[in-house]
Amino acid sequence: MAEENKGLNFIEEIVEEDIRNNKHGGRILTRFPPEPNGYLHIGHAKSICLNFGLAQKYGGKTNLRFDDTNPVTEEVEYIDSIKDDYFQQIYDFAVKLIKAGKAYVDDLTAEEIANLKGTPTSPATPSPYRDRSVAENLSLFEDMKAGKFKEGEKVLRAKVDLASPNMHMRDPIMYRILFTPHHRTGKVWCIYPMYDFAHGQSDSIEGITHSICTLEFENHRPLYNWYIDNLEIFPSRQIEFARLNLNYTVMSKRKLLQLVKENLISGWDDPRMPTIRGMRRRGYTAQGLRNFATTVGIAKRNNLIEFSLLEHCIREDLNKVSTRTMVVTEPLLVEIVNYPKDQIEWLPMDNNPEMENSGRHDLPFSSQIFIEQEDYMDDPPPKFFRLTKGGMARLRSAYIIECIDVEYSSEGTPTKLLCRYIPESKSGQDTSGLKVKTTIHWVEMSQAIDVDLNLYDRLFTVEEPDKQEGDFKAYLNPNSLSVIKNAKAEPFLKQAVETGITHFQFLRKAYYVHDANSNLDKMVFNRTVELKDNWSKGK
RNA sequence: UGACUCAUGGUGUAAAGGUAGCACUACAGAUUUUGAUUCUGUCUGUUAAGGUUCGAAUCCUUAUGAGUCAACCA
Repeated sequence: MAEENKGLNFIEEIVEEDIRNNKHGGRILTRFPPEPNGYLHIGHAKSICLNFGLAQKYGGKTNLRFDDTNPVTEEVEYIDSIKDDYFQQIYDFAVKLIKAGKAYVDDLTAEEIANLKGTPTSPATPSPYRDRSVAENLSLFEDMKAGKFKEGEKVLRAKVDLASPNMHMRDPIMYRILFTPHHRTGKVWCIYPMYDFAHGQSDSIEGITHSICTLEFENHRPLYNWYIDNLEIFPSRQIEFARLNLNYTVMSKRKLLQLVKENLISGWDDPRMPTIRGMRRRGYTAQGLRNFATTVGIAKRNNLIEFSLLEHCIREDLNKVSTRTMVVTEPLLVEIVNYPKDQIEWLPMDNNPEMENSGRHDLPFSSQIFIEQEDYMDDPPPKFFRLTKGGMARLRSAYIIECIDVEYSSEGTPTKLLCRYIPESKSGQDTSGLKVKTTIHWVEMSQAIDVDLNLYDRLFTVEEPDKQEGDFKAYLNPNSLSVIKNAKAEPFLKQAVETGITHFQFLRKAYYVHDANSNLDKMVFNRTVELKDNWSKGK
């Protein structure tokens, strides 16, 4: 059984050791507690993958503590239960602590409590109410619950250690009075437990074996354990790991909210947002996001992940699954002078060479086609493989063409290429013997459909917008979105969308996703991520 | 200036006292009807100083740097 612990992250090591020691009978139960407010972002996605991944790997389960969607994992089968409320049980825990003389009702105001709390280097001063009798505390706490006091008038505090260098241990507040109705339980309760007296207790009630949270809760762990020890309840274990940070974006909900509220982006699902909704609308696949979550790893040190890693993981999946189509984003008209006018020929093209049995579709070809402006140059730099005056290139899935003349606008930019095609160079049955350096994409003119393209770039111009001087919003990238109207697409694109295909590779350009908010008469596509481009990089 | 935590190439993450590896990035090359994919190669690393040891990224000490904590937020 001496299997080496090769390449395990520190949480997996803990889990495997627990299993070896038969802790909790080898049972593994994690949990993911999405907050009911705000939206999930890629950091949550990492946490979801961690918790669900651990459960899956070690034959355990994961509790989704609040009812919410689970957009990344999509597989709901691992969800064991949706939490009902634990208010009564947590209340009973509080009573138990009071009876043990380990909790008391305090009449001090929030401000007074803060003033008596001391500093990290000097101990707290006891509240004058700290030594109330058990009977009095019990009665007052009942009155709190019964709604006999106003908000802020009384709180229940744990009697822990006023001299602790850990501020969380200086008699933390367990319950406060709030008359705001709860979204699920309504007005049944007017006292609510604080995070520290709710989260750990819920873990314990559910029998969570490994309660995984982010680093900022490290200082809470002694209190987490104190409550469990003194309540003598199921010993869930809190484990902290470093949250995900991505460069060129912000992750704090407060800042994301600002972007939404100030209309600096179109909403929580804006494809530039690091939210799960935004990323899905951007075209990031669930599998790609999972690739990313496992690739970034789990550790305790603060990190700043490069955006290029995310892009790599997304491309890795998209390369396998996306349907190839041809779309010309900035059209340049090409007339094939030796091809019969008014003739249309349908040529086959693979839907996805990376996927077996993905089939083919036909695309029209005629004497008038569009190519990409950037695929032609009058005076090409060295190593330019594409079309030049007098040069040749292959049209993907079609013929080799030779550029014999060019028409220009008054400003001197090319408006039309006059080309000759080589009839015996037809794709798949080429007997011409010609060798061309590259293959370019194109779209036939009469059958082309107009589509709009949203081109996205990084949201911020600096790696760590939070750490800049002044307002982080000053570092928003003004070019994070550019729109291309009326790009020319082959007709198959529309048929594909109509049959439910959403993820495409526009050949030689980028991966795009059909924007579900657009209608079929004028389709909109969002650029997910560009293809790697070693040519323009070298320029 | 108290407590807790962390420190390995440009980035992220492994190596549980015994060859510092993997991925991304960058660069070079091969293949290619996508300048994509795929494949091959190259560059770059244990924060510092002491100590223990035959041997230290790993253990100890100190220093340095970074993060978190003094809401009736989570």
